[in-house]
This record gives sequence, C-alpha cells and structure tokens, in this order.
Amino acid sequence: MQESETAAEAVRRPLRRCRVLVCLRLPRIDPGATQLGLYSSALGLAVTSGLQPATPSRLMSEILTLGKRRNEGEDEGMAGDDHEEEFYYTEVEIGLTSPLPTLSHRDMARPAHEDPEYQKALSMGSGNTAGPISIPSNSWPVSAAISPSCSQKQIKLSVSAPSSGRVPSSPSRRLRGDTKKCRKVYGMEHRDLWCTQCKWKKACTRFGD
DNA sequence: TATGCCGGGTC
DNA sequence: GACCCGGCATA
Ligand SMILES: [Zn+2]
Repeated sequence: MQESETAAEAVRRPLRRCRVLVCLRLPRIDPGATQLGLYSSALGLAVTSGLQPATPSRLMSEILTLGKRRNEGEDEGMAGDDHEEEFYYTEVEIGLTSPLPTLSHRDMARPAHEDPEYQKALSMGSGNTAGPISIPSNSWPVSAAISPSCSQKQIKLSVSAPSSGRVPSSPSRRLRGDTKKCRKVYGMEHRDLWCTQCKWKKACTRFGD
C-alpha cells in the first residue's frame, strides 16, 4: 500500500527545497505589454510582473537573481548550509487580447512553509489525486495542475481569458424579449386564446417586442 | 426547467 | 397557405 507515494507527497517532499519557476509566453499580446514571470513558492504561485519581454533564458536569469537575493537576505539566521535551491521552469502558451491584470505581490518570494497557498494546498492534498489548484488572481483564472505523470517538480499553469458576456451563436435568431407572450399570459390550458403565431410556435404577433 | 420561435414537415 | 412539431437558444 505504501510502495508508491501519493502525488501530493511527491510534490510536497521536494518542494521544501526547490522553487518552481513557470514562464509564460504570450505570443499575440501587445508588444508593449510585458510578460508574466511566475515565480512559484512551492504550491503557492506568486507572480512577478514587469519583467521585460523575455526569452526563457532571460526570465530564468531574472528568477535566479531573485532567488539569490532572497538567499542572501533571508539566510542570516539560518544554518547556511542547507539552502541549495533548484530552479525549474515550464512554459505555457496563452493567447491574450487584452492587457494583463496586475497581480498583487502578496505571495511573491515567500518561503514555502509560510505560504498560505501552499499550506492550503497541503491541507487539501491529503487525497491521492493531484487536482488542479486554483489561484485567485483578480479576474484572470489561473490554475495550476500537478500531473503525476510528469516530473515531480513541474507545475503546469494555464491562464484563460475571462469570458466577458456572451456572443450570440446565431445573430439572425431574435433574442427573447422581456414581454410576456400569449403562452405565458394565458397558459397552456387556454391555448385557444393564443394568437395564431403562438399557436404555431412562431414569433408572437400580439405581444410583439 | 420553462419559454420563445426557427426550420421544416404534412395536408 | 394553414397547421403542427422537433429542436435549439435563452432566461
Ligand atoms: Zn402570441
């Protein structure tokens, strides 16, 4: 029963030490808009915005610098011999047509064990299935999924554009008016009172919009 | 789920 | 045409 660790455990164990970097490449975004580098603190995904239009290597160096600074700044009270950090990144291509929202920095560069998202994920992760982790990020639904099949330290991110409103599938079809038609006024039991079109299931002529 | 109605059928 | 109905979109 214990010969294989659960996916949650598989992720939890190495994440004590490593950081997961996720690089987002935005192919069709406005050139002026910057890309998002996602710096993940364990399961709590944090976002560093404002990175220059980046190649993965550029982004990588950014994150390495960031991680180095973190080590120098935080390790003063630590043993000092136990802060080897590994960086991994994966890329997710997303198509965006509007500028990215500014994500807060509240989760940025925080130790995994202090990260509320990470702890929440831990508390949720008692099961054996690696489900998607939803990251609250303003209006942009960002979700991370840990696939048991892929490498342990890789987290896949997906960002989908917010669906604003609904485009009618058929422009020709008239959208339903708010006026009550014969069917609703007289009811099914008084169908003889309906107008002819309503009887024929056509557009009502008595209570036109 | 109920309503409105388009498209298409039959007579 | 008149009449009916399946099926779809939408509230
Ligand atoms: Zn009517």
